[in-house]
Amino acid sequence: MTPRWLDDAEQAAWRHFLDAQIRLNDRLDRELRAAHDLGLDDYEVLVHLSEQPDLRLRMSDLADRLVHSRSRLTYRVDRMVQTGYLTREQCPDDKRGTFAVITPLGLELLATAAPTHVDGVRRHLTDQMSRDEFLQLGAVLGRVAEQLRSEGD
Amino acid sequence: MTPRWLDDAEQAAWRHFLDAQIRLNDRLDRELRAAHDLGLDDYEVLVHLSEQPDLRLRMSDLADRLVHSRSRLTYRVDRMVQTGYLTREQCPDDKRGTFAVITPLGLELLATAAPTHVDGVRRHLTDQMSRDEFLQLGAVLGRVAEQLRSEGD
DNA sequence: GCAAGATAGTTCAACTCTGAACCATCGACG
DNA sequence: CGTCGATGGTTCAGAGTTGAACTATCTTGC
Repeated sequence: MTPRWLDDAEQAAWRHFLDAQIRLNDRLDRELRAAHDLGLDDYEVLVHLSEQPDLRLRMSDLADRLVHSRSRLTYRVDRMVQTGYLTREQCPDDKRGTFAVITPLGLELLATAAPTHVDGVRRHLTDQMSRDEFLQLGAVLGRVAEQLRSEGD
Repeated sequence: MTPRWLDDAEQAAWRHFLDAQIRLNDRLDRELRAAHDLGLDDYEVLVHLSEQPDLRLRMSDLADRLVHSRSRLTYRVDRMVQTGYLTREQCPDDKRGTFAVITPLGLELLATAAPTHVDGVRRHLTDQMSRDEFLQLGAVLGRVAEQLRSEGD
């Protein structure tokens, strides 16, 4: 491999990216936990399911969207079923398949927690930049995510 | 809390940010592990220590930089001492204190692994945008990180 | 100097994640 | 149709993380 090094400015940018990412996740997770006893990972599960018209997603599909391993999702859904935020339902078309389904209680929790979460995103992220800067950042990182998604491992 | 919602464009940008972040970490971690049997977390430890003139950092200081809990860092350093990449040294000024110190073997591993890592950052991140876009992104996220760093919990 | 509280780091038990092994079902091909 | 590789999901054992409790040392203020 011929190394294509990062120059100083690029290296600083990369460090900032890493640092902002980890600190932002950490902060949003703590704030959400403090306010609603809900971790960011569980929050993301609720978001994805709530956006489906039928409030459900196949386990594998959900795992892929969250970029979680299958077994990680199995355990996470187990816990969220225990707490009543989700249920599992058998897939009628494919007897191997399972749906994770968000319950009314899950939807209620999401509705309660969302303002806290959004407010955190505002205060910690978007308030630090102009709207254009934020949309620009989203556009650029959308390309990055898309490329990573398209190249399967 | 008066919710200041994200409009559709902002919401998409936020989703892209989350998605790029998690997928990029996942990919870089896997590539580094595959090539050098080294996780991204351990890599970051090596980077931080190697940048110090005396190749060492106090445990708490290192934990703060990595945004890891103290106990998480204790265990991580334990493992890296086992594998020979780090040693612990007593702090002479403060008998409570411990330094984590990178060994020659650790430096060697870092030197071997760095090209893989940098190449991954290039391919997956910076090749998807112009240099200016990347530096702009770094500048903006630098502000975000700085603000998060300055507000203690 | 010395008590009281703060700080550094480790340890503990509980919880979470990992990747491989596993079982069931599906789909394609002969 | 029946076999065989692929896919969906769970389970298992081992590794990693968490936050609270703990020990030792430091610092402050009297």
